[in-house]
Amino acid sequence: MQKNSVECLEIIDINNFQADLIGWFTNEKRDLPWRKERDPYRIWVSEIMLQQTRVDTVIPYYNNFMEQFPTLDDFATADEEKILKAWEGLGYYSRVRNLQSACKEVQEKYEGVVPNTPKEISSLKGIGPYTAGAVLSIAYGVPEPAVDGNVMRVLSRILSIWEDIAKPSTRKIFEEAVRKLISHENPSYFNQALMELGALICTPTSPSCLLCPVREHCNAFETGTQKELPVKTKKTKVKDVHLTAGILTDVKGRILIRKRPESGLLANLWEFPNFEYVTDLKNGQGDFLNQLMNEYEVEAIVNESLGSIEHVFSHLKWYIQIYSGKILSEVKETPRLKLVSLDEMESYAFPVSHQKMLQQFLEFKKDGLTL
DNA sequence: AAGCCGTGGTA
DNA sequence: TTACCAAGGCT
Repeated sequence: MQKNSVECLEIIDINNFQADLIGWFTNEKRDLPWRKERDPYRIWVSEIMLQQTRVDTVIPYYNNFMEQFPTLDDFATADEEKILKAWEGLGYYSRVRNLQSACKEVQEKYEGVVPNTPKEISSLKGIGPYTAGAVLSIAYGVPEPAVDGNVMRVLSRILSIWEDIAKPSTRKIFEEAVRKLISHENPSYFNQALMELGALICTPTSPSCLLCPVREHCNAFETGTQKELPVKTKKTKVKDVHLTAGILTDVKGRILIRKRPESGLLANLWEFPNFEYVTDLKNGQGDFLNQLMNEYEVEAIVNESLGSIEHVFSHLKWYIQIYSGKILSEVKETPRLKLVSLDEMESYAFPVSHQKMLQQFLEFKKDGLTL
């Protein structure tokens, strides 16, 4: 089909393109909380939250986060339990731990001022090529590209770029293009406008080309190829993982919870004890009780399963068989193994899958069933 | 390069 | 229901 890269830029008039794009954004941009801000820390937080996450989802989290941690210093010095709780339900939890680690580094190395050079800001944990460009351009007015999924979709259409955007190396092609296109008078609006256009007009499945402020500059609109772009290969299917899990109470009615490992999936979040099983589910009960004894030296009895839940992640799917039961032995509590009341549980961050489990347990209890 | 890392919305 | 999508980064 078409060639990509530099010669594509000759098909559009850069100055008029910038003016049409930025003019549209100035009039039509959404009123979002982080667009009232110039504090680099606040812009930074919004960009981390927005990674792979919808605007509507982020808004309430952002507002709550800024109430709890108004300044970089407030956030950098907060307990990890607190920051995970503030992130509970947002997903990709390493984002918030990396963000705090990076904020601490800003305190120590940069006297609390977010650095404004590509080299320095890119060295901070959790700041990759996109976020570096976004913070630099939006907070500091530095003309750096901020190439996300929106920008690749929009520019693949405008410039007729047929490279597979699922390939990591493809991003560089778009960064080169943005370096040539970006407004040096207003890099902040230019970058945000490309993303806003992708979110509101130049959408994945059915772009509103007739409403597009830059359709005169768009090669895909001219040739009718907007539905074929961008080219994106699809990913493989997720892996199935089967788990048994127990909501176990002691004689005082406290519930046993444990903290997940420091790295990997849902790192450092709290959960109900659960174990992977490979055999068929015929003896899920016994399987669960054996592993509970082996790993935690806790003896318990459990009922017939009170049900199951399924939970899909980006790369795997959990099938959790849920049991409720009573703890018969003494529990040695540790920093990663606790007995807590329902009220106390409110201050711990749980994965959504385990929140769903608790819901089901409470329904089950409400129906008057024992154990 | 490709797999790991969450969740909720939508066609 | 399945599959894909949404302001990515790390290893």
